[in-house]
Amino acid sequence: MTARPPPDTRAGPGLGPNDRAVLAVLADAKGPLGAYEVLDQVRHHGLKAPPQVYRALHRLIGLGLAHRIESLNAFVACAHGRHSDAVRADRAMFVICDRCGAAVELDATPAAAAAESAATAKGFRVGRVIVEMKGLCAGCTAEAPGPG
Amino acid sequence: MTARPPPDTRAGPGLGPNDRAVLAVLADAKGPLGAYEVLDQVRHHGLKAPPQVYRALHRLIGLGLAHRIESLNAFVACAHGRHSDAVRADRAMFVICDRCGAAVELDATPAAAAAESAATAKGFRVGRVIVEMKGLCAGCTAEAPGPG
DNA sequence: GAGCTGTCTGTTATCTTATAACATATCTCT
DNA sequence: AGAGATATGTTATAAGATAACAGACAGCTC
Repeated sequence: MTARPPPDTRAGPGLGPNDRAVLAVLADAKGPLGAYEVLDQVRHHGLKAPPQVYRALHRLIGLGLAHRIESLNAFVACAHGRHSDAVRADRAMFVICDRCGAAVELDATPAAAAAESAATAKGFRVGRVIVEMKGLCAGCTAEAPGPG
Repeated sequence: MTARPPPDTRAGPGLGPNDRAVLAVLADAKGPLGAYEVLDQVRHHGLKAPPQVYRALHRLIGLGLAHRIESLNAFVACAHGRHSDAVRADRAMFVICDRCGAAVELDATPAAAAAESAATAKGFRVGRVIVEMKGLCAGCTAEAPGPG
């Protein structure tokens, strides 16, 4: 196995046309999209079947250009375009508004550190850390009735 | 609506036969079970269809007797039998071994506090907090090859 | 006890999410 | 051209979840 030059994992290029179409749809979306919603939006690009979308999503996630929101079985474009030193792709955290469906990406570093600390204390070696919160965003909190 | 006496939300009673069957299966399981795996295990109790299992699961989760692991689309019995003052049911955290499939429940309070702090700083009102970690458990770390 | 109401239960059908498996194309290096 | 790797297209199916309707049963009121 000769060490091939890696096919440019930088943001824009290095992606196939399917990847770019899927990423564009995610980036345009107002909130998280299910894989089949993405599929609907990329049909005019010629994509027709779920595996095409899922493959693109898996690649984008691998490159840190998109995230999967586990509690929604849905996907979003990464808010940073691409993760750099400060924020690791596997240390993103989401707050999800139950009312308007918005998902905001925040830096999970402090929360992930606390979680990881508890896990390593038990001898666990931590890979990915998933942190997701459900509740009401600022706008919906203002509009919605509620305690205090 | 007259205020009925609530049907005893304590651990044991207050549950229907289906709930108890499902809870027993989860409690016996070595790891998280998918809803259809639970269904297979409760067929000899007469349960035949997915909605029966899902209904029981939703009730158990509502009572804090079981948890849903979002990243696995699977379910576990609560490690505490039932949550008391110290550990809120919606503040449980799981570490999931990618190798042996074990899921260990830990107190998410510190991690959840850090996460919630970041969210409330953005004006978000937090309901449920989901913290899940993927990696290798102590046993599998010992056996598996790896850095370090 | 007839009738109402609410909860739990059973059952069918369907919807959503995700992947396996296989075929085809494309690119690069030699 | 031929070999190997990567990306893509396509069909079928697995896996997860719920909608919608029907029946059973308890407690209550009149």
